[in-house]
Amino acid sequence: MIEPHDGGSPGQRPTRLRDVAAAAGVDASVASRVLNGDAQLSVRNETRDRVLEAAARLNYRPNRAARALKTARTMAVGMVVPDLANPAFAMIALGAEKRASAAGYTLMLARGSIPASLADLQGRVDGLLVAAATSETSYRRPLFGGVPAVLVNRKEPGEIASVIVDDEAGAALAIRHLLELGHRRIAHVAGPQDADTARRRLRGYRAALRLGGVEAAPESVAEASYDEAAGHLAAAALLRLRPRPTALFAANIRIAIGTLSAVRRARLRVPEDVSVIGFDDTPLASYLDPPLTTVRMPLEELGSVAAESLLREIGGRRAESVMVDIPPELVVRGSAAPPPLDATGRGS
Amino acid sequence: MIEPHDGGSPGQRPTRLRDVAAAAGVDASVASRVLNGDAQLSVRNETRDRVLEAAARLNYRPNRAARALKTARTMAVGMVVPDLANPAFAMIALGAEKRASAAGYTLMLARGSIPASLADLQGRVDGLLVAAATSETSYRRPLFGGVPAVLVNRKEPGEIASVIVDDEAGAALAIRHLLELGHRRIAHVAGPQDADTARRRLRGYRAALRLGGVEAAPESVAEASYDEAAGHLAAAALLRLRPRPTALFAANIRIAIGTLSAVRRARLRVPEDVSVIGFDDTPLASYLDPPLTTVRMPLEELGSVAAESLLREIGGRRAESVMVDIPPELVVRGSAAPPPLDATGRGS
DNA sequence: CTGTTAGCGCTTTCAA
DNA sequence: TTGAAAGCGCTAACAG
Repeated sequence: MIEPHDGGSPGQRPTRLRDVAAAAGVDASVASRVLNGDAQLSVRNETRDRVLEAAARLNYRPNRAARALKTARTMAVGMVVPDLANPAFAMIALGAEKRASAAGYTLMLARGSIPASLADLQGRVDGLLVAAATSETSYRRPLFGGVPAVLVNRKEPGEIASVIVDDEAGAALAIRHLLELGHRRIAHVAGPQDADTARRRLRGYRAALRLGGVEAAPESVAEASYDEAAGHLAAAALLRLRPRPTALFAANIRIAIGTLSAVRRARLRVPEDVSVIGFDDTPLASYLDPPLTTVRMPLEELGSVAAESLLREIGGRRAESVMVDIPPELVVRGSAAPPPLDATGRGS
Repeated sequence: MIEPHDGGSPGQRPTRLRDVAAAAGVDASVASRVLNGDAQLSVRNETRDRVLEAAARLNYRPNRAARALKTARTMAVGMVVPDLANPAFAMIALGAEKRASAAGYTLMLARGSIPASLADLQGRVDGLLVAAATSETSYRRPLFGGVPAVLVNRKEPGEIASVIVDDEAGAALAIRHLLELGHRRIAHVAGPQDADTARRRLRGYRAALRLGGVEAAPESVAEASYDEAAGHLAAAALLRLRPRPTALFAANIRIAIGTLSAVRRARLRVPEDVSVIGFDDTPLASYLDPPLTTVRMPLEELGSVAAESLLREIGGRRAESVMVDIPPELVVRGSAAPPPLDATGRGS
């Protein structure tokens, strides 16, 4: 008895291709071609069946490392995100995953900065979906060590293709709604300006205001990192402005949550005293208080288009930067209403 | 011209070990040992430096597939989660990532069910952190095809080691707080009972009530899947009970959010009319309205202990099931208060 | 229709 | 102190 009785599994060497071949009475190369469904191969049905049967019976799983070494492809793509806690990434990942798996690729997520994740994922994946921010000013190919990459939801100077959604239009949607509601003093709890999404949303905010004939005072924009705490702080500052803004446009969902809480903390009501519109629609949004009026971006589509582009790059055809052509949508819920009649801006 | 002019990078073959060796004027085996810091090897400093310099200059990156094939280890671990949108997983993953990377492993996340992810990750990782639910009734080793695995935040019959936190104690903490506040009609918006965490939280709820001398009516427990929508529905049903519960204990953060919204929808105030306590503390919780009183579980620690166990398993030493010994903490914020004085339970 | 052969890039044992 | 050789498990070109 060489195998200890308690644990068969650990000592059990996995079945190799040659074991299957031997069991089927054929050469390994034949087994390989049968198992991979090689169309070129003509093989007797009877032989094919023997191979298939042996593989099933022995529970054969091809050794991925060997295959990767031979074919120089891993059939996996990686996605690197800065922050797993942002639900928007979950939706992007979902879209990417569907598209990738339709093409036979596995999607794996890693959290972290670009250089760190690159070092980690290098050689484990055939390409990278990059949603992570970076302090780099230029995304040059060498950054990724020759690994095909596409930027998701961020556009940066450099040679890397990027896939984005129309953040400017999304922001404009929010502002236009506020304008139509009668607001004139609309402030923006902006995202971190080193993030390209934040810049584009800010731009959309400004452009829409201008188009509405409203002047955007510089002090009506406060910058925050993309989280609740920073959003809360920035919104609180905005609410101290006099005349006080009657509406706040938050640059993402986490900032929107912080913003709602800042309004309440200032003993103001949403939407009676101050309207709030968020950005990104996630399952959460309709369960906030009040249910958040927000801009729904086509995030799942974003993920899937990005995966598609990456697959192109992996296939050797250079992908172009695109903007997903599904237009953003305004989801009207309860957090935006006409400004108070007495909106003199003097505050309470 | 064989290389097309436009794309230098794609055509560039990566540097192999033998290139480095050649550049340094040594054999590949020597280069390998130098680069891997082989302690056995005695090598002239001058030679070592030549190798190191060549590797740096040529920007050498070892081929992971080749190495994995040779060593039969990938130096990566996978974590499979059912739902990227649950912020609790983000915290668990963070802890796991830190521990894994301290041991030189890369952590990769995959979303999905167990069989699907297993097929995808098989051969790409040396072990699996399994946070995904399943319909399987028994987690036997064969389920994972011999891949070392540890269950994270779920304990199941079977042979797979699991790491959990003390959900029962956490739930009891919440109930005890409510009891001390004077509540007697405490309902539970429970999680899906096919999830072991949900069962343990329910058990903690029941035990703490009993200990407080309060009888838990069967109808005061409503089951929901772990999301806002289901939590909302289940809580709404609970609020229709007569006498109406004065407090609601939600089985996770997403359910808590749905619960808050159900209370408001019923035109009741939190905490004046109904107290709500959640489970899991995430950045969100303090920015809800009202700020959520909740139970903080040591999730990051959970991730790190789980990673540690997995590393053990990978090392061939069987890991035991453990419960993280950091006790849960009650984070008192604004969503729980004494029951209304007129709590006759007749409703409004 | 099936088998032979070579080799992907690396690590590691053994010999010099 | 260094090199030679073998082989991990697979695929693919070629031969029969």
